Amino acid sequence: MANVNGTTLSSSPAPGASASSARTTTIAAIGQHVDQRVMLRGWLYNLRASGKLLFPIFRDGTGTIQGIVPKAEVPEPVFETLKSLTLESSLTVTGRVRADHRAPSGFELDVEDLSVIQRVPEETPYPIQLKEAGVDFLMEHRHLWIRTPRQSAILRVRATIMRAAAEYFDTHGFTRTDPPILTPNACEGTSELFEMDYFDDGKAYLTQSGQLYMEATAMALGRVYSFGPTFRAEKSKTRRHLTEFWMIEPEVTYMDLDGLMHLAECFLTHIVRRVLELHTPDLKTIGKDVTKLEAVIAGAATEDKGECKGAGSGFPRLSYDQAHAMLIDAHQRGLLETVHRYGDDFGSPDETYISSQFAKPVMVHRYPAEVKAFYMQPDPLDPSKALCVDVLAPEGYGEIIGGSQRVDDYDLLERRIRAHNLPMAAFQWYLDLRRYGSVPHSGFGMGIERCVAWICGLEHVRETIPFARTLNRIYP
RNA sequence: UCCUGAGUAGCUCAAUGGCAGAGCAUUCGGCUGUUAACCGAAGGGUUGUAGGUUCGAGUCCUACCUCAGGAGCCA
Repeated sequence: MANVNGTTLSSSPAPGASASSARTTTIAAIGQHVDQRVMLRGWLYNLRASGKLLFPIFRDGTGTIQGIVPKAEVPEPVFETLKSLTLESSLTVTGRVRADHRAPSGFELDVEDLSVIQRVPEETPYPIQLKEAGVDFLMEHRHLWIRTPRQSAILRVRATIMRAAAEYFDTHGFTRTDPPILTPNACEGTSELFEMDYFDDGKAYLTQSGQLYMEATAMALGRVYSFGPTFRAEKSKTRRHLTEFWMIEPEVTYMDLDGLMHLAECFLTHIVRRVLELHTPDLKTIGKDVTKLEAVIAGAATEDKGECKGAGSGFPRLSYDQAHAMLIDAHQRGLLETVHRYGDDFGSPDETYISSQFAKPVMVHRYPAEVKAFYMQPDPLDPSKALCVDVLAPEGYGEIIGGSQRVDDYDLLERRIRAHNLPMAAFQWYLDLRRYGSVPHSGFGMGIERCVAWICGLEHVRETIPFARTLNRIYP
């Protein structure tokens, strides 16, 4: 056995039972090896002792399993080494897999041999305890916190959400086109941007959305999406905000607002379905009630091909006016403290109330144009409204998707840019898209972290990304 | 930026203005089925910082620092 600086402890393995004959596997796949000898490569997660019987718990990145080490049945060095081994020391362990009803996972490992790869020194014990800890302490030790079963499960679900999101577009005729991270100006002219020097050309900014560039690639390729990090220097300190977050943004030519809402519905349905298919055990570890996710996709047709027909789950759709009426009613019944003023955007408590009325994500469309971005197409039936949609996640997780049909008329877009006091020169390329073969088109952006927080049922988006960047933290 | 709250042992938290404490973690000892095991013992403190009130301040007052939750803004 090749070790870095450890030693193989078994002194005289029985013929045919040496460590080398054990098959290397993972804890996640341990159920396929019942009554077989296996080798696991991982870390010591916890250790309980009861006299001459040790109960180490091993983890290997795919799960945890308890080992059983009776003093009388293993070589002396194996027992003594493990008895005093420090938590999170790395090791390989060989043993026999046994199904056991007393084990939470259903399986235990009868340890036969052990090799320590690196022993955590007693002077610097592993700082993350199994007991409760505070947010600041955990975030200061985020590089270690992610080793815990719950955090690992969240990161696995995040990976599946990201894969499912890209997979949906990849299988529906979309081409992934990556917009630049460094941009010369604000896309929307509103959010606070991270600024940096850019050689002799002055300032550059970290992107807050790739949308305008996606409109350009959509005109080239028809259906496109981008998937990458975005940055906002807003001084927001809430459970829904990060300064660096990941966004997936589709943009589609010849698509109107209704088509966009249908796309968003099919897209979210696909993501939730995938997570339920692959991560029910992880969701249990995280503590999420899966029946709430099953309710989201209830009634949806099975996997659609290409055009997404009939694959929607029937997400409720509310116009801004309908949502406003709902909020007024809620205020009169004493369910909301503040009264919503017609024409204003919805606040967080408003969004929470609206989403709490439904088991599925809610699509609120046609907001007053005044509170929305300059590039949104006015509703021809009521030009004071914008052809836009916000998708509000259930259980108060807030807006996870924001999208709209875009202005496709050159003159109107130019007036909008001027009215918003945006630098006309910087938008010449964007105006070109309306000068050379403009067509109706729509797109949306979904924040991955809010989606993960919703699907996993987390208190805060900081747990949805390996290393969260927030207003007060950029370490580790 | 504003509002609210919290800073005490490595961690989580107690302590009426009157001796600085517990659980966990660490170290030592005990226990052959433990499930964040349990039992016994030991070590571990400039109570966020700087002032002030008081015979006496972890506790009251002022300023600052750090963190958390919320608002606004947003995904």
